[in-house]
Amino acid sequence: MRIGELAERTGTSRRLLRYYEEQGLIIASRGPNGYRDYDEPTVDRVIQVRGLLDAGLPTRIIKQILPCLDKPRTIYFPDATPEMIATLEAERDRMTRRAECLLRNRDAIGEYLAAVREYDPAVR
Amino acid sequence: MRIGELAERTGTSRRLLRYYEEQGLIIASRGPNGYRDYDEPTVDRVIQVRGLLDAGLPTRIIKQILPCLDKPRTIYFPDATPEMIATLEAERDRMTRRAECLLRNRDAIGEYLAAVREYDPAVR
DNA sequence: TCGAACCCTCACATTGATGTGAAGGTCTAC
DNA sequence: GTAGACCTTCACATCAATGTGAGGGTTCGA
Repeated sequence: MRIGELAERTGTSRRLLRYYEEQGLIIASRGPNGYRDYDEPTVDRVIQVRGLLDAGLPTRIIKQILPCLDKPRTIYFPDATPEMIATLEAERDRMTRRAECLLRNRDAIGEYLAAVREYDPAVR
Repeated sequence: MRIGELAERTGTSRRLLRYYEEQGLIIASRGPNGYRDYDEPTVDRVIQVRGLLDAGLPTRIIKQILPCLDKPRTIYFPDATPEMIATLEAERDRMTRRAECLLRNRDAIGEYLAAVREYDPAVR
């Protein structure tokens, strides 16, 4: 598919799709006219990239962890250098802390909302 | 305490502490000489702000949700407008999705690491 | 009283994720 | 063949979170 369709299906601007490609997060083959040509799995990949970006990860990190996240579990060991492993472990731990922080504060918001509703049931 | 001590205790640059104040995330009283003067709870607040920022929330949102997160559960209802409630609900849901995305991908990284270790136990 | 180590404000620089638009090539339908 | 809707690259703009430094005041200990 071309960039317009991918943009529409992922809710992402064309500009950003080109940016993600520039950052090595997605790849596109090119037609004889120079147009980008995306395959079907790219849709999911873009959605995943968006999710990770929204979760606060920079493209630099996303690029590093993406190879581990491919669906058909095709683990690529050749490039599993010790540095890579260490990076992944560190990032995994950071993600855990991030998620905990989010959930903790989310729960606090939930408690607040519950208290407000009890105080004034008209709110909702 | 003054800004230097707060910076050291929270691992945050003075510049950023002033920025957070400018954004309304923390408050400081002023000494007669104009120096900022922080109280003890500000330490925790700064750490919490850092956590939320790291989790990907913008200062704009953090500022909105902070009042709900105060420790002594002092719920302030006066400003609980319907818009505010809606914002909080939306943000709470976004935080849930963010956390889910993080945990999902974190687990994928974990699986990858486990697979790598099985393949080559020398890696740790 | 002097220097070191603080503090202040102001302002410009940078980085990453984006938006926007210009200048131009391609494809399709009429 | 021409218009409209695509696509290309390039470049400049913006926004939030930061860094950095200038120019200047305050505090404190030797």
